[in-house]
Amino acid sequence: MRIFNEGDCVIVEDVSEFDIRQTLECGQCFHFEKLDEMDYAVVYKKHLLRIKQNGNVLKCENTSVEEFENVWKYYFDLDRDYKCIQEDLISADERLLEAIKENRGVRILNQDFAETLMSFIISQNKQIPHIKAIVKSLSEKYGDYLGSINGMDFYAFPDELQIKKISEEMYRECKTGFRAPYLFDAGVKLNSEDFNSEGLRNMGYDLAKEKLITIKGVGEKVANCVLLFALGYRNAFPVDVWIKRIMEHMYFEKETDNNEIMRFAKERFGDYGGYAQQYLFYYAREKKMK
DNA sequence: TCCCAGGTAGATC
DNA sequence: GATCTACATGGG
Repeated sequence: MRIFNEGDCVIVEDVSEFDIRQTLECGQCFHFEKLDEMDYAVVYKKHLLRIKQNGNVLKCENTSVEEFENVWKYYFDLDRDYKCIQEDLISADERLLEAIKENRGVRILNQDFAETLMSFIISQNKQIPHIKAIVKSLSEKYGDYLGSINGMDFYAFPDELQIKKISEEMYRECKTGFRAPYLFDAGVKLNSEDFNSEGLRNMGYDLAKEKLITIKGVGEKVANCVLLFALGYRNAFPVDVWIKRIMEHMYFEKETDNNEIMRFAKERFGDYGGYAQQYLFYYAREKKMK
C-alpha cells in the first residue's frame, strides 16, 4: 500500500481485499452518503472524507496523507491481512467459499464507540435506511458541523459531552420512538468512567459484553455488534434475523435457537467469528433470503 | 389496512 | 429458563 499526494487529493495505491461499496453498504455502519458509483462521503468522529475507488486505487478528498495514515487507514482496517483471514476461514469451513468470494472486499470497520452503541440501539425493529436517517438527524441537531461535499452538509455524531445534554424528549423528537429512554440511559452511562472504550477494549470479551448488557435496550445482538464494530472483538458473532436465516439454511435445516447458533459459530469460526458473520450477513441480504 | 423491520424488556408460564 | 407480546415509526 502506497499513500501520496496528487494535487488536492490523497492517492492510495495497492489496496487489496477492499471494496468501498461492500464495506460501507454491508450494514455495519450508518454514517455515509453515496455520491456516485464507488464514490462516497464518510464520517468518522470529527473527520469527513470523500473516497472514490477504481480497482485497487483509492482517490481521497478532504484529507491529507498524515490524516489518512493516522485516521482512515485504521478506520478502514487497511493494515490487516484479509487474504490470510479468508484462507483460514475457508479451510475451517469450505462452505464459506461462495459467501467470501462474492464479498471479498468487505472489511470490518473500526468505528467510534459512542456512535456505534447508539446506532445499534436505534437499529432494533428498524430497517437500515431508517437507522441512517435517525443517525443523520441526531448528528445535524447535536453534533459538530464538518463541511460540505457536493452541496451536502455533514455533521459529526455528538460526542460524549454533547450526548450528556440530550434529554429523553430530545431523542423522541428525532423519531426514535420507544428507544428514546434506552438512548438516554446509554448517554448517561457513556459519561461514566465505567464505560470508557479503552477499558472495555481491554477487559476481555465476556466482561465487556456483561457490562454493555446492563444498558437498557442493549441485549445479546446489539452488544455483539458494538463489541465487533467498535471495541475490536473480532470473535463476536451477532445473531440477527438474517444470520439466523442463513445459518439455519446452511447448517441446521430447521428452526434453531439463537443460543445454539452462537455456540455453533464459536466452535466453528472461533476468533474469526466476526469476519464469518459479516460475509454471511451481506451474502444473505444480497440474496434476499427469506 | 396489514405486515414487517440488523431486538429487547417485562410479563407469564 | 423458555416463550409471548408491546413497543414508535415508516415503507411496501
